[in-house]
Amino acid sequence: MADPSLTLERLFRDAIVAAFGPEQGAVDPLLRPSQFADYQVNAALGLAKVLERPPRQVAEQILAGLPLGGAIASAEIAGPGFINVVLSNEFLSGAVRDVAESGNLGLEPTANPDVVVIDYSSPNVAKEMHVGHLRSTIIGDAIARVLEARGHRVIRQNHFGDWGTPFGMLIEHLLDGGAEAAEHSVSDLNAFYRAARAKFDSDPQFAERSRQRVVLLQSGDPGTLQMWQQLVQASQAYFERIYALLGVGLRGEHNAGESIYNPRLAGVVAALTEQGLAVEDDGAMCVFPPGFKGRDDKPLPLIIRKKDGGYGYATTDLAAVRYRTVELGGTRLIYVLGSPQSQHLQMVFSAAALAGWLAPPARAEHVAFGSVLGADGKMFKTRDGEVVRLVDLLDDAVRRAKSVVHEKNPELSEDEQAQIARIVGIGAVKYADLSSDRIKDYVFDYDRMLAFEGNTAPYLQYAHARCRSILRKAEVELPSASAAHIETPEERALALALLSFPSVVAAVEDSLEPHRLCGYLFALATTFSTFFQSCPVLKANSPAERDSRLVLTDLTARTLSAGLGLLGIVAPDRM
RNA sequence: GCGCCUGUAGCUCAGCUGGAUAGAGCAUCGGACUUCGGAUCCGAGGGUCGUAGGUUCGAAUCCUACCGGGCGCGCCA
Repeated sequence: MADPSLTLERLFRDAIVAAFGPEQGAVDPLLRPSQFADYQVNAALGLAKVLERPPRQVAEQILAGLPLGGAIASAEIAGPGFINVVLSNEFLSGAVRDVAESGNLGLEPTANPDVVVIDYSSPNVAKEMHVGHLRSTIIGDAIARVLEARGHRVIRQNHFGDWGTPFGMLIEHLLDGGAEAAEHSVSDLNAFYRAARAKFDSDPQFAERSRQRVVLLQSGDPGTLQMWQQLVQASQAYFERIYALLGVGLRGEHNAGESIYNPRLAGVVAALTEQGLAVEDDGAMCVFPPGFKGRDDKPLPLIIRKKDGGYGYATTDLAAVRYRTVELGGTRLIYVLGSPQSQHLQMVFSAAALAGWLAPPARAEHVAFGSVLGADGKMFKTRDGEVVRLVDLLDDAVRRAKSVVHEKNPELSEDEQAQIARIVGIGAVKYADLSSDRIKDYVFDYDRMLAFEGNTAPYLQYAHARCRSILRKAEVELPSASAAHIETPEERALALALLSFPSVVAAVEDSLEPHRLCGYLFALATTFSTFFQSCPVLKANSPAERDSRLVLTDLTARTLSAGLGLLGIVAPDRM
């Protein structure tokens, strides 16, 4: 029980019961960080209304049942009925020692593990990855890491767009160009796709061949399947190179493209029809989940079988829900998709629930995110109005990071500079994406994300490297955790920050909002900087004080490194 | 037309699910032991929280209406 807030919550819950009886046992003490103390408890104000008594009097009664002298150094009533709580140095010191020797930074596995099935990244085969995929990939990866750290079983699903009508034209184009086109498809996917599209639009004969090819593909024609496979494999190899560059934990084993649901689609329609959930409408089979209306107040359909007998994405998405709960045993389905798909997903969830494929405790969540904007505040594009290739964007970030690293630290070897540039450049891109509330759009700006000031990855990486540097310079074995003694205000602030790491990770686990972790890490880094400024470590007044501060420095480094790690960002030892 | 998201300092963003005087970073201005990594730290100025009502001890946060921006809304994914 390293996190002081857990101890305090328990103590205050007990005190509330002691004061007002077990019927108030469920009352939340409303423990919050405070600018006036270490924490403040706000429960008295709410209780006052229920009990019809003056708030300050209620607060006094709570305090009467509170044991002093242990964790709590002081607890005082302030203002209308707030209780300001200050922890004792002994308690803080003990908590820091516990965490420092625990090896897991206070992160305990959850008592209620889920089988999490998380759908993210999901690029389209035979199409270039672009900024649109950046957010899903980065956010999904961070969330997967956080949930794993909390002890959930996490199943990653890369829901590739590897099926459907475009593959008719892509295969025909591949056939027209032969092997040369296959090579081409890997080196410049955008051009390959555009060329196929152009032919499809301008050449009716080609368009007809393409439609025939789709039929062949869906009916399982071996020759067609082989060509399709060729396209898929080339793309997957390409994506994996990007994932490696990004440091994202997606591998072949996580591939779960739309095609895997092909054999399951007919069953989905059959099941929904049998249950009476699907009805025919204008020649198509539709499910009308309640509560969704379109223009003219007409109910909105999920079209699960088109007029021509084909299946669209709604059917695939329903098959995926069914697969993830029934076959994979998922209890928490997570979809990391842009916010425009919100309504569609809600309809899918609703229909799946009606069909019994999404029943408690299983539930589904849409982790929605906004767009990446350019400096002009519009959708991020190149000067020619083209979508930005993800590789170009990442290469650019690494290149810029390299010139910064070269300028700031020229004595590092060329190899080291290159390696650090990659860590810093990629980290900057990821952190910029993760550090603001994901539902909002954000402006992509190399200069700001690579700045060493402010809430950026380089600043955090620098703070970590500085800690490591001190530990190197100490030229002694790291003192044992028992050396930790918290005394000064700066040490107290740092200790409080370090100890709240687990509760922040838990908050992200719950909200699926990585920016909370970013905000925490930034606050931790600035708190450390303040500590570092006024509390000499290597030049401390006594060996005991030095050892204590070395423990704090080491714990800060480990927390920064682990926190960044949960975001998928590497913290180098020097930079 | 209906629905979802969004509006906080000059700029970029937080605000822990209703708590005290709304906070950071850039930028601006002023400082710091002749640097345990100054790639740092301390301080100052800067706000009708889009607008108007409402709910209550208390609202940036919840409710309603309006204004401005973005995105969806039947056989594409």
